[in-house]
Formats: sequence, structure tokens, C-alpha cells
Amino acid sequence: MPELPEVEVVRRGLHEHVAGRTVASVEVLHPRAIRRHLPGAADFAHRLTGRTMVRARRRGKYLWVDLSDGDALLAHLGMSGQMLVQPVGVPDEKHLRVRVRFADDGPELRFVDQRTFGGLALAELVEVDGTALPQSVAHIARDPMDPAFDLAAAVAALRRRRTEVKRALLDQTLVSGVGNIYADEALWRSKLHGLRPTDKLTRPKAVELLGHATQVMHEALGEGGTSFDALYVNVNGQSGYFDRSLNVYGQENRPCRRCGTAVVREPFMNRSSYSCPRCQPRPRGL
DNA sequence: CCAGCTCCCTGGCTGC
DNA sequence: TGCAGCCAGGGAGCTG
Repeated sequence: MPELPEVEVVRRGLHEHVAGRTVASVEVLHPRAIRRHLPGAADFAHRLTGRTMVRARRRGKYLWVDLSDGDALLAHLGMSGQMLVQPVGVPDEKHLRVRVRFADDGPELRFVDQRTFGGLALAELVEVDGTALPQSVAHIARDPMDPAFDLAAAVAALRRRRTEVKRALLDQTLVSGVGNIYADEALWRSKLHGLRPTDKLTRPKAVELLGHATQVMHEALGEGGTSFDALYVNVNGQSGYFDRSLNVYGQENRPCRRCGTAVVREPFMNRSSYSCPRCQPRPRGL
């Protein structure tokens, strides 16, 4: 369940541990992990070998490392993906999918992913709105931590949508980086039910909501991210602590920290939404 | 073009 | 104890 803060923790770790290092060999242990790299595993390994990693970047939940001579190593962690930096010789993780060794014989980069929703690919960079992005990230909106994030434009895009506000928050083409955890937390802070229609939100309320989403993700980043089980970890295998600060997500039947009413869990798009029924009343008729 | 649905996956947990 | 079924859920791709 890595969302923006967790991916940012990983990006920083990657930047610290792989920038400036040259790839010596690549081993793809599970083809599904590189399914987005259409030319296949052999091409992926061949083209990555010999390249130098320059700088780790991120947009929303997508992560990539710029490579020397152009192109980028693109990663999406999906639900359970991990980028680990491990000394050579450490026993393979059970769900190790891709291993990258470096010419300096230092710690290797490992992509580990239990549920295989994540993956790696080699991508060409294209310029979108003045920013170089992997082709497959071109449709992803800027996230609230992007220096060029345009709040007014994001608010307008959100209110233009004819859908429910939580669906809109999760739509990565409107604002990126927000997943189920931070959507629920931002809605709670804004005292909004996720089923509220987007086009009926006032402009100030939409500004408040995106402000809360930004705020909660900043706070989570300050705690090293959120973790429930050991699935989300930074490159050193450590978990963050933000789960202690969650107000509603995963808090079914616990008292709302604002009013004491029991937090409820409701089905939403084949998953769950958590909210306070008193602070965040359902819209009339739904 | 846009909203919304399905499907892809594994393993921990629950309940019978 | 065994096992079926549930649950976590991002996003590509498809449908209406």
C-alpha cells in the first residue's frame, strides 16, 4: 500500500544508495515483474547493463532513476513492491523478482514483490509541460509535493468531474500520489463523506480537501511513511511509524478522535472506506 | 471523451 | 487441523 510518502521515502533511499553507480548485471527472476517492459526480460537486462544511475525521481506513486545516455529505469511498487539495497550474498528474499548488481561490487538493488502488482521497465523520457517523464507516466498529474503543482488547476479539475469525491481523489490524472489511506484521512480532516458529489463541492471546500491531503502526506513523510505489516519498507528494510497517527483508516469501531463516535468501514469499489459517521455524514439519499 | 467496472496476484487471517 | 473464502488494492484496459 505504498502511496506518495512511502514512495518518496524509497526515492530518497535509492538516490542515496545508487546514484553514480554503474550496472554490471541484471537478473530477472520473475517475468511478471517486467511485464510493462514489452521487449522482454533479455532486452531489459541487456539494455540496463553498463548504464550509470544518475538521479532518482518521482511523480505521484511512480518512481524512476534517470540513466546515463538518456532513458530511465521506471518502477511502480503496486501494493507490495519493495526496492531493497542489500549486500551481495545476503540470502534471496522469498519474493525476489529482479536483482541488479553494480560494477563496484557494492550492495545490490533488489526488487521484491509478494503480490506482483508492481514492476520495473526501461522507459524513454518525453517532455510533458516542461518536465521530462517516462512515456508511461505522461498521463499522471503533478502531485501536491511537486514544486510546480498548480492548486487552482487541480481544484478546477476536481470540481469539473461528475463523480464522488473519493473517486476523484484517487484519480491519478487529477492529482497524483493519493491512495486509499490518505484519501480517507484527508476526507476525515475535511469532514467530508467520500460519496459527496464532486461538482457540488464549493471551491473553498475543495481547496481545503486538497490542502488536507497534502498536509497528511507531509506528516506521514515526516514519520517515514505508513506501514501495517512488513510489506512497505524503505531501501534498508525499515518501516515508518505513521500508522500510529491514522485517524480513520483501519480504525473500524475505534472512537473518532474528534467526537468519539465509532469509526465505520463501508464497502467501496471492492475495497473499504473508513469514516466517522457523525463528522462525515453520508450525503442525503445515499 | 468520460465514468466506472473487471481483472491481475499472493498470503495472512477468519470461520466452519 | 484443514480448507474454503475473504481481504488488502493500483492501475491498465475495456465498455457503455
